[in-house]
Amino acid sequence: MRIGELARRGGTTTRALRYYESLGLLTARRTANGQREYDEHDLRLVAEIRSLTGIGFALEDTRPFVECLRDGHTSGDACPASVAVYRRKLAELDECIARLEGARERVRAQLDQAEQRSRPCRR
Amino acid sequence: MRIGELARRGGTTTRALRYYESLGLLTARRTANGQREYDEHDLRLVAEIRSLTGIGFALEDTRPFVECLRDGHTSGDACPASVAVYRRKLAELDECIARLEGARERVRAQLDQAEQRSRPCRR
DNA sequence: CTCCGCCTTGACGCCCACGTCAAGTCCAGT
DNA sequence: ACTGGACTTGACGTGGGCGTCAAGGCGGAG
Repeated sequence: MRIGELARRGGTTTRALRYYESLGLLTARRTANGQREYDEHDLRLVAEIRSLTGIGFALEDTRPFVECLRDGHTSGDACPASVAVYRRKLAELDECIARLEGARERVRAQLDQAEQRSRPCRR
Repeated sequence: MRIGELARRGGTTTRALRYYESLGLLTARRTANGQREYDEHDLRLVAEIRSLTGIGFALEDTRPFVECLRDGHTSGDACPASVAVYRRKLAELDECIARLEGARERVRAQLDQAEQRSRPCRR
């Protein structure tokens, strides 16, 4: 399978796939005329990458998962490095959510205050 | 007061202040030799901008507040446009938080699953 | 005079995950 | 032979909020 088909089947674009390759996340054999040649295993890698970035992972964060799959594991998160990324991401998400909730509260307080000032008659 | 002092007192940098000016958020009189000259009212504007961006507002979102202050209101959120931004931001925050919580749940589920696979003996 | 610190404008760099364009190669179909 | 589609590499653009450097001006202290 060539890059176009992999992109379609992986739900992404050829540009993204070449970018992943430039990061070393994906590698490709070449045909005689220089075109990239992929197989089902590569599709699995792409699926893993897309799945993780879909959750909000940075591309670099998908690296352990990809390497884990390349090491022959059937699941990208079968390796400790991947699990560590899960934990780190979880902590990041918790912190980010807390920050946003704090911001939300501040905005709400400001909004309430502003509305009270603009409509003092309603008590 | 010149730009350096305004930056110090406003808790930011001269670069940022010039940037705000390039966006039209801040304006400055000039002294005879071309230097920017500010007063306490400008400091108030900077404080408003920093306060809002500190919560997570984009600079463009602070514009109504700044204009509101420039219109003579004692509070940047005394104008309907500012309140509208509050509402919009609140909705954005809610959506963002919901997204992150969804992501968090997915990561947690993945993590739990991965841990269960790696330590099946603990049941 | 020199030096220091503050100021000026202009312009490029950064981060990230690609989009988009350019210019060319290669192959299959008609 | 020609056309269309898929492929190649290279390089610049995007967005946001500035950081950082370049190259120079201006005023006061010593």
